[in-house]
Amino acid sequence: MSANSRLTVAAHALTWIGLYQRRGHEVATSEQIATSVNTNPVVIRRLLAQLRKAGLADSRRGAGAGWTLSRELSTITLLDVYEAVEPGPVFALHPATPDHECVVGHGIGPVLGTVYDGVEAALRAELARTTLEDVLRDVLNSA
Amino acid sequence: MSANSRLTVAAHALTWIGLYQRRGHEVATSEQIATSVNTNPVVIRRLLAQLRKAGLADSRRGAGAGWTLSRELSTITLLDVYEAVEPGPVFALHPATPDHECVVGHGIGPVLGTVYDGVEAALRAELARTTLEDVLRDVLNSA
DNA sequence: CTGAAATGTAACAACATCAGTTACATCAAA
DNA sequence: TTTGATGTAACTGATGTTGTTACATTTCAG
Repeated sequence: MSANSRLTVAAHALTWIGLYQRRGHEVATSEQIATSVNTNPVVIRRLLAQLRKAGLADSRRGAGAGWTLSRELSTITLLDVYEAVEPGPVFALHPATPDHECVVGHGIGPVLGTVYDGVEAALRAELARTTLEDVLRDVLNSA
Repeated sequence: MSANSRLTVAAHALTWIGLYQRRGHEVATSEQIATSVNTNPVVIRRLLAQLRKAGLADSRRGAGAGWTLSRELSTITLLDVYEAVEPGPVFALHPATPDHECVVGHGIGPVLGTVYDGVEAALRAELARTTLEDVLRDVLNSA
């Protein structure tokens, strides 16, 4: 499976902002976050823009600009982050429409689709069990 | 997420072979299966080769060649198929090693890894609930 | 022992996605 | 007005997926 790291980087960024604010700072810059994640600031800004659209982060422009959390870490689950940054489903049906004359070709799409819905639901339920507060706590405990 | 259709096509192929054998035929050819799936026979052969490696299918060469199931449809779950054709995990950690000087950069990898393990487990448990016999039954009932 | 029909597999093209990067317009506080 | 950050388009390189062609290999039938 072509796994991507958007959920990882997005969770990392939000957790970093949360800790930074908790330490008394107003805003976090994409450059600071990028240093911690070890990537380019534009990658961070692109992801945070999606998180802002989902109501998880906010940005200020101009001098003294940067990013803040829109919600407490304890109210943001990994499912929220997942939904903000992962558009598509995990499994895809056929690339080309199968042969409708064939019984299997005709019926298997909806059947597998139902199964895939169940898989997505299980995946989401699992992600919903962890908040970013949990993540930060475990991170600090692991130090 | 870059969803692929390998699980779909592989399940389709195995179900097709199962039904074909149940109707009294010895072997199924990659061309017949490809017609039902609406793809190229080589795509089917590549996937079936992986399924053979996993002990789910077998092939005969030469004249009168083709594919057979190694196990009954009722003993093959979608998890078996998933494990045969999907190598990687669903979520990836960081593309580049994060900053180890940073508390978050240092600790978040293992924490998210644990969460991702749970997600994978939930996904697998869900896939394990459905056998190809279930799929075939639902396909035939939907006709 | 030869031909036919299928698998086995390499090689390549087309397309999409992801991560990284550069460049630059835009904005707002000091 | 300067400054330091965001906003965003555009491009690159790497990689993965699907489809396709080509051809060697295998084995049965006759």
